[in-house]
Amino acid sequence: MTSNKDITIYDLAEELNLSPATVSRALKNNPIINAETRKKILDLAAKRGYRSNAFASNLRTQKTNTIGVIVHELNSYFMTAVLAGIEEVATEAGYDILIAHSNETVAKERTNAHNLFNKRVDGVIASLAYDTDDLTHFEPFIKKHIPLLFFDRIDNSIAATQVVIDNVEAGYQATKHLIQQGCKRIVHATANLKRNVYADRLAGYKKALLEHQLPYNESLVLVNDFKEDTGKLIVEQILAMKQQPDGLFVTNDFCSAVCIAEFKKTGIKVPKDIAVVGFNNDVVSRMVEPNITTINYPGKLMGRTIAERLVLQLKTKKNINKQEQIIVPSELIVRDSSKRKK
Amino acid sequence: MTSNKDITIYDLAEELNLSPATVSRALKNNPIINAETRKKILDLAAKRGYRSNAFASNLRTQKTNTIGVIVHELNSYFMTAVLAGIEEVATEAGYDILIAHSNETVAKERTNAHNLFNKRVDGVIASLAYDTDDLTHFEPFIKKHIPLLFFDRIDNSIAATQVVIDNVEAGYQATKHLIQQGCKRIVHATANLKRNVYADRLAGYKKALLEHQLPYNESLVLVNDFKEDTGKLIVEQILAMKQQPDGLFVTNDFCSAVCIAEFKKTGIKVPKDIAVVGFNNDVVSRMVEPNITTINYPGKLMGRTIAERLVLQLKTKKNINKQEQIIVPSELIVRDSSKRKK
DNA sequence: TTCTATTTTGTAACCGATTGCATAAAATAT
DNA sequence: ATATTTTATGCAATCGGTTACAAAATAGAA
Repeated sequence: MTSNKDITIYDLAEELNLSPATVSRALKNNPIINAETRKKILDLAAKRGYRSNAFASNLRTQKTNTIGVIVHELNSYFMTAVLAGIEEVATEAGYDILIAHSNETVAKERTNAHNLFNKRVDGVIASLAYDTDDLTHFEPFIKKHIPLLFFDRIDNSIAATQVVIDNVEAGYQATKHLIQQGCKRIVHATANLKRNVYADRLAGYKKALLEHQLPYNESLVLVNDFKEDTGKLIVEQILAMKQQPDGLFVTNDFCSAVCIAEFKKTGIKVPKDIAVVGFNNDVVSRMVEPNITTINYPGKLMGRTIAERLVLQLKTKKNINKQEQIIVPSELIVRDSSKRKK
Repeated sequence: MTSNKDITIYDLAEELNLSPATVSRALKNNPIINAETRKKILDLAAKRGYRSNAFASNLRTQKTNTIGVIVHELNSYFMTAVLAGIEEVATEAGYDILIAHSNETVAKERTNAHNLFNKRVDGVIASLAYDTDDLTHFEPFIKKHIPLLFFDRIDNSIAATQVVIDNVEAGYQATKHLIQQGCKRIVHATANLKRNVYADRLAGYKKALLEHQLPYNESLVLVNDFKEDTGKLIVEQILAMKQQPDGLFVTNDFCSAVCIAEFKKTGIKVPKDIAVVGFNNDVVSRMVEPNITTINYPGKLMGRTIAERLVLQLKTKKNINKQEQIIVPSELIVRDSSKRKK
């Protein structure tokens, strides 16, 4: 026989012979309310199972205390870590988070952006989808001065706080490592060069080649999207080359794992015949044989960093939607897939 | 110089010399409004960039058109597929979804449940965390007749619609397959037997043994949680056995992949020395060598099925929180990790 | 033409929390 | 005892959309 109706501040006010205003203030720990009165109110609220009606509150205050997060995928340890980081900071600051995933398509990213806008989130954190080329769907946030921040997959055409790793440096380190292992002919398997992450890693690849007097050969740069069997395709592309490469830098661990499996099938030895470096330090990189050399980057830290930034903007109303870039550290993790020297 | 203020129905009403009521009705395509009037209103709304204020609407209607989803993890293809399925159905029915992940802990699951309750979602879909033992945090939904449905990880102590696979059958098929491949001594590596999925698979394992006159040996059932290096632990446990097994049924693909890698390291051949079957048909099962025999189950279908159920309950107000079980199909996928016969 | 039925629009209360301003009560100062 | 602060509480408007009910406008019937 539990009543199906929610308790409101009016119910509490009536029962205690107080005004709703006093109850409201007490519930928000407004110091103007007498300590005894507040206690009575809080006690009764607990006893009656009162819960604040967020709609009424949001309607009145024009705030939702909610942060929207648009990610391009969900099923990776990296992204899970980022979300965990965002959540920690957001929760502590009193914000809820609302997760939307674009599944790597602009179309869904657009829908997500509109949804979050309509849900009137107080701020947005996003990582762009694979094929996002125009960012007009983010403009409504800018227009209304709603903080919009990007991480990892960013785009400079929109002024915003960005949290990234130094992808040029990461690409450089990966390539340099292969060169140091004696590789002379390194294939770079990557994806949509419109995305900063891939473009920058390519730049790093080029830089390392140049620095070590190796020629840059465009035919060694393979651009594909990272679908489930892109690895197979890459190995096919490699096998079709007149001159076989001795190094492979793939900007994705999953894909590099598939490549390694394919190499094995065709009798090519990793790292002896070809040394392989992946990207992301995904669990899979520690799961296949040989373990994959990769670039690690700190998802949780990225999440925490960007959320802290956002919370700061929300509190201070300063630096909202201003171009600003924060770089978090990344590092090369050397494992067996690339070790050719002692 | 865009105005920073939102357009409301009052603004539209004033501009068209109509009442807010008429505007409201027109925007909801209420047929009682004259077609011409409606068109005028919709056109102006579009022109002025009107967007409905969900808080006002929710406050008045006491509905949020939002479905809460609590999952125990995010980073698997299975879960991503489930979410995609839920999203498809929910979107079509006009509901938004709100994703919360418990990260396998009751503590977060509780927080999530409270959050969703406070956000006043219209319905909840959940899959239990690893260590959830009491379900009191779900009671508020039941009390308020808010539809609560479970998938995959369920618990019968709470009356609800459940969407599952037949885990007994799946465990049975996996084990039977190993037996048919000639295995006589099969280790079953699984997790918390309080969770239906693990308990049922164990039941299926037992059933298959019994049916083939193989003894059930409790020491062959290894219960661990599935952390990143549980696979190593399992292999250690196996190596420590006085009599080595010739079959291994792990209820998790990730873990079975690690096991296979470990076996390789110690010189044990898969499937020759030990045949391995995993569970879930995760991408990783197709990525390691040998490919892993596994149980496939249709995440998207599960997601669609449970969301359809929920939407039906919301529309009809019938069968809310009544015990009801729906079984979606699952199947054994045979790959190299278990093939020992021709 | 008058009356009834139908269609269309308007009025106003309501959902529940918040908050500027007013007021009352208590404490302190004169 | 009276005036002035200080402290505590209440009043009432507000946020924006929804909807029961009333009213007006139009169409159709007698």
